[in-house]
Amino acid sequence: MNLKQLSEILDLSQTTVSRALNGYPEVSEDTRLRVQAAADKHGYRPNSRAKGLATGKSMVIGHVIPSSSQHEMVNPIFGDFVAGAAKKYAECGYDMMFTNAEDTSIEQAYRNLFQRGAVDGVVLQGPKVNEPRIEVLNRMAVPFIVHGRSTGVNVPYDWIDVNNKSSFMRATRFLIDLGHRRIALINGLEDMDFAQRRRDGFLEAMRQAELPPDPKLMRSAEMTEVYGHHETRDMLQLDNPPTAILTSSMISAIGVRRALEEIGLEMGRDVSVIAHDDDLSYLKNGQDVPIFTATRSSVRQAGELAAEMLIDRIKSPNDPIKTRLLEAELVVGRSTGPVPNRF
Amino acid sequence: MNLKQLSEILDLSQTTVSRALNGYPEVSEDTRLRVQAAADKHGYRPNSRAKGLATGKSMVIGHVIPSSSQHEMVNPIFGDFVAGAAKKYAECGYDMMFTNAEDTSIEQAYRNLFQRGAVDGVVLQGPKVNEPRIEVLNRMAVPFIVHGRSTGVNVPYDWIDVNNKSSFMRATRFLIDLGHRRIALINGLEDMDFAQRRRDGFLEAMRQAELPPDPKLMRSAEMTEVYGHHETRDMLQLDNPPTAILTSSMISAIGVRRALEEIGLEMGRDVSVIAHDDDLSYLKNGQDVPIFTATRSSVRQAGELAAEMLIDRIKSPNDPIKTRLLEAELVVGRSTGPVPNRF
DNA sequence: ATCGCTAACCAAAGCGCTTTGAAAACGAGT
DNA sequence: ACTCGTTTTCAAAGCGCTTTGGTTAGCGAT
Repeated sequence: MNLKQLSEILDLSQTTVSRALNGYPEVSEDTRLRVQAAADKHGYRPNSRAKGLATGKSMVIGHVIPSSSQHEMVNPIFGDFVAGAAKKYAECGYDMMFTNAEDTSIEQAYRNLFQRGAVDGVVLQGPKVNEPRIEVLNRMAVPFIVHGRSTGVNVPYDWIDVNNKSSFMRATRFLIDLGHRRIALINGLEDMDFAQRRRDGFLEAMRQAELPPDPKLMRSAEMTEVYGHHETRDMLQLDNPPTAILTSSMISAIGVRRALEEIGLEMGRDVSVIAHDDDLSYLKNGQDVPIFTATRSSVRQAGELAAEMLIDRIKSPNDPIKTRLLEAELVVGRSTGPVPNRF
Repeated sequence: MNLKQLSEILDLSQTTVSRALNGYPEVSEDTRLRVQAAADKHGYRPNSRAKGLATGKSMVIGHVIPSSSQHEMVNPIFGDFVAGAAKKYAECGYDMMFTNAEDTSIEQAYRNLFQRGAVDGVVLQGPKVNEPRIEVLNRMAVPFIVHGRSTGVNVPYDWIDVNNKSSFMRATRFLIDLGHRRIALINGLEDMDFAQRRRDGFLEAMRQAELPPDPKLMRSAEMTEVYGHHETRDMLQLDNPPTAILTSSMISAIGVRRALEEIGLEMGRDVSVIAHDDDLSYLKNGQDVPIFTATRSSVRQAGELAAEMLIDRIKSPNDPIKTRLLEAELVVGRSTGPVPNRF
């Protein structure tokens, strides 16, 4: 069922039917109702490609997922972020398109997406330090939003981010206040911007407390459970092991916990642990009292807000740049406590 | 840059340029090269909406994510499945579209997707028992593939699934062979087809060993970490607690482990645990020796295969129905052992 | 009766591509 | 020189929608 057929059934012109359906004023209320009823009855839905061709808008927003052949990691926060964004998209009549691109050709992928007219805007996820994609999108003058920021990129761009630095500063200070001096940081890959900011926050708090950071206690890799486990075991074998561990994700915190228990140490008593908690739907941090003391910020909500900001940008391309910095909350759970006496 | 402009630059007709670019034979090799070069030089990419309109194909495959307002869970396997599928889509020139729909209106969402001409096929994820969506798609006579199967649905359809029943049978038998008699099943929501099959496998193995299943030891809910923890604590407080636990996901297995350790029980010695492992990229089950004994089947691979099968279906709508049953492997890790003597 | 104005509707162009059916261009065969 | 079969190119129609620039009908004011 297409417009032509529908208009023939109604004995009206395509123009009138189209206008009736899209709520233009120059249609009598009678005919509008009649058209609406017929459209419902026949289950008419305008072909989105034709509509897109005619209007120049695709009503689609693109996400590029960089799935390189080397490290096959899918970011676990992906699902929740997308779910948040998708909700907002649906409300505003947008669809969501994913493209897979090799790590090396992500810029190509964005360019492709726009030049083909496949999307009206894109979300840039997981920006690195000096993220080249931002400048590319900026030059292309297309609507986009960055989930995160990129140190070293000086062009203006819309972004939404968690205040990684301040939350890791607070977490570190919290540990210092509990008497900890040997504090370890199990961080994400440090070419990722968020990881660098977290490290900065950690280092800043240490500096303020006049504690020299120990390079041996600072680790950085992709945040899997196994990684958290491995680094923890490794650090606890040092002559001077950490009494507290700060970790960049709940997933690796679980590995940290496993390592502690294997060695026979109790989390919260022998070793304190603070994790960053993205508030993933399938990985809630305990029920009443959180298992982990954590810096918490819902990535799902971030997705929703990002979507909203992007849609605003698409609607008003010339509005001033918008940015949004979310503060993570520090929730205190059972994984932290004062430094044990023997130290 | 569009076809018209490009053809004017080349002083050729749109027809010829289009044909040159799409590899039709009736174009001389000279002009083909000339056209190709110009297209590259000007970064010409055919507008996909126009192309879609003209060809009647959208080169897009749709996924509907049911994000109901009630239970906000995003399936954690979502990311890996999608990554697998996306890879295959990209290879074959397809894009991937997501639509968010309320639990109540998923059928509407599929119908909408096709009638708008937005997609050439869809993937149906997470089928329930008696899944109504399958019959809907069947009636619509559109290409689709089901990740999983649906007991009670008798129309033919393409599917790819893990042999849930046999893998849970094997796992249960493995525990029985180790001497376990009190075996608990921490399952997913049992209106989900996969969960029902897993329970069937479990019950079948129990029946074959002439062990009466204890309803108190069979739990069912959404597979979060907290859920695994909660049910384990609960069951271990029974007069006659289980000596082994079978769980439907690694995430809840982590909760099981946490509960055991809180109580002071050692996994593999005091209580055996087997988990189903979807082989998620961020949740690898240990490095050399797996942490959990597990029934393992890569959901990412399933995504890739599903995509392939769907694309085949789109290309040959009249081929006979294709189905694919993947066998999970039973990998033995450190979480299982003989039943303790005291029993 | 004429004019002007508004309300309601319409024919046709155009979005950027593919594809059909036809027309040049070019050798080879007579 | 003329025809015939290929090869190569093209003009124009069509995909399903929106939108421009009308036209027509109806009504009160002149």
